[in-house]
Amino acid sequence: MGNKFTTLGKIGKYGRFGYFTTRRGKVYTPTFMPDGTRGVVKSLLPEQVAGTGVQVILANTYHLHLQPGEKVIKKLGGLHAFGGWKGPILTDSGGFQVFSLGKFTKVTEEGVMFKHPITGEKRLITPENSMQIQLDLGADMLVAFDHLIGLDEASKEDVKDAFERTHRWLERCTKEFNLLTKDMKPSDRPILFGVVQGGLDLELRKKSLEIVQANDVGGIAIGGLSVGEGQKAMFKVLSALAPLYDPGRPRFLLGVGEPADLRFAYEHGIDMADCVLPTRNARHSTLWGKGDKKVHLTNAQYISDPKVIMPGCDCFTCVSGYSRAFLRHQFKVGEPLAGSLASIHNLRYLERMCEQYRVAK
RNA sequence: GUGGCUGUAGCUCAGUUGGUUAGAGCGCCAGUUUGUGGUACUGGAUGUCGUGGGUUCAACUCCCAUCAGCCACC
Repeated sequence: MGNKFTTLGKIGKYGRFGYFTTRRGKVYTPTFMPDGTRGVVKSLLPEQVAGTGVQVILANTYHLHLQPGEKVIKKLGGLHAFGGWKGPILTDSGGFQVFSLGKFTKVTEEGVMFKHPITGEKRLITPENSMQIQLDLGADMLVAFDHLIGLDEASKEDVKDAFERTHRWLERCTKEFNLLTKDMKPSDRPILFGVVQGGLDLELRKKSLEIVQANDVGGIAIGGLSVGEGQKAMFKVLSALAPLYDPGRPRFLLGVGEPADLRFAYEHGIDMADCVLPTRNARHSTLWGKGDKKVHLTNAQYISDPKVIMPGCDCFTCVSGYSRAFLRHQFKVGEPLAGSLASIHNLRYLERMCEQYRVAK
């Protein structure tokens, strides 16, 4: 584990800013990582993504495994050569799909069986082949294959069950990961993140963190939040974990992208987060304005509004002077450029927030 | 001029043998989206049923007249 986290300063009582090193360079935290599920951040060139201040992008194991397949990508030199992103890439484990695509999947101790959505054939993802796939994709950071369940309908036993399975799978992941990377130089090894589960049960959460941190993993990921439990419940879990993190490893909150949620996370020890929200919202014409206020650009009130999305914003779209009226029109007629320009704004909105945290106060 | 067809929401049209507050798609308006199966999803507004009469307990539906558009024929 040559990726010790270096703390440069504090954010409140439990937060911090600093950096850690991946095989593709340093990552300054706190940071937000947009999701590029299929290997690219939708509708944006790598240069445009980097231009917003993004350092790391996330790609999805499940989707790339199905299409075009990790072997194809490996043959072409990995995700970096394939998609042109030069910075670090983090791959999700596929575990989230157990949750979000639950109707088509079956969880066993071995792994997760699911139907290929295109061909209909049965496929199995296990902790072992999740590691294999992520390494084939060329990820600089990997996430252990975990078991996440919905919180609303989950019974206590289900939560406990998923919690325990996640830890058993973590051991299999680390074992496989170490086997597959044993011949790499330490500086060439990617970082494996173990995932903390436990639902909304604070004792389970704490226990899970303890177990994950006792494992041979380079990073700590917090999973199973922002899945409908409500902000209060999520904050409770983050607060409970805040004093317990190992200072030497980066902490990654999975799937959170609402600005207020991110602030709370960064102020409670989280270093990095990913989410589809900024880019998905942007493609659906919902942008962040001053004070996190949502701007629905397709609203009639903007029909001839000459102002930029957020006056004073330093994103490419606002600095270039694209008016709300122009963007509204392009959204209305389905022009993809609108989604691109809006994505740039929303990403910059979050990255600027991160940058403001990285200054000593 | 004669004959025929059409006229229902902003647009394209459904509206069964006349029967309760006239529907759809698109558009419009508003909202949702948290480890992306998404140009996705949810909800909402809108009509003097061309106009004027008549028949009937009841007419978008039947009858008459009239206006408008289209087609055919002299």
